[in-house]
Amino acid sequence: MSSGEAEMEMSIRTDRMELFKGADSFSNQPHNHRHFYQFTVPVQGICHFTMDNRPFRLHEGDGLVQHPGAEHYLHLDDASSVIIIKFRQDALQLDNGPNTRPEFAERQWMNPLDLSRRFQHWTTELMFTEEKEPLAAQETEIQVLHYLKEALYGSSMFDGKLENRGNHFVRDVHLDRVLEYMHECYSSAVSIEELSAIAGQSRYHFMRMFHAYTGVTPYQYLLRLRIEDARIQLRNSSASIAEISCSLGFSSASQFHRIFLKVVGLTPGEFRRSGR
DNA sequence: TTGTAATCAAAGCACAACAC
DNA sequence: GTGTTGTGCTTTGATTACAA
Repeated sequence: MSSGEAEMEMSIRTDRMELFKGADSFSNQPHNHRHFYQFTVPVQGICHFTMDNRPFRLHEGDGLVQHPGAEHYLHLDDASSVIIIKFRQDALQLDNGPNTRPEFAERQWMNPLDLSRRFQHWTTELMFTEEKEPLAAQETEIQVLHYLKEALYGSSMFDGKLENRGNHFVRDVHLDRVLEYMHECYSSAVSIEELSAIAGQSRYHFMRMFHAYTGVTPYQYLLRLRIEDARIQLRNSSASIAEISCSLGFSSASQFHRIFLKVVGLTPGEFRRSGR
């Protein structure tokens, strides 16, 4: 782990990436990175970002990609925070070949609540495993890069399908409220009626709007939240698969087994034994 | 924007295989 | 024998295409 700039809340560095979190009135001076891409996402408040003399007013979840060599600097409003992930130029080019420039949009929308939680998990994992368990730290690094790759290349559950008008991504406060509720309650039974009531829309309209907003259906979104939690529990706890499936709100261990196999490609038991 | 109806995936239950 | 993990089959409800 490295210390980073003084104002940063958090700064962790591995071989292929760096994780930062800045908060409140954090600001920095114009600079660039020769060999690193940078992905900047405000997770609270407003981030005023300048890249190659172009000003951006980034709201929560409005991610912006900086290519190597792009001069940039930022400052945050009060009570704002930003997550910055830097990754080596070659880290994500798994499918493009070694000398191919990655093709992804400069603007990417990320779910700020989800990213905050993942960031907390990643940094915790890296802080407590990097020295004692290098393989576990490497696994966390792979998780971050996999998450970035899915998000930037458009196959993630949060793949930036938000309506885009001009240079600004349109937020929907009702659907954001639903997403927040789902992140809080994904381990209990959540019905479409309940979610559509929170959004203040009919169930049919809600399902369409939700799919347009996130790229997946409400139920798929919920299942993926559960599976992500399951991955963590399978890795980090000694609870039985039946206990984990029950704690995540699955109706039975058999149902959990089936869903996990479909999403991850391994059974829960195989996943745990593989040590992934 | 909403509702209907068909389709398909997940839930629920029972049970088999396996390890201890 | 008991607990855990995985599979088969039917039912339920979520999703989607289409129409108004």
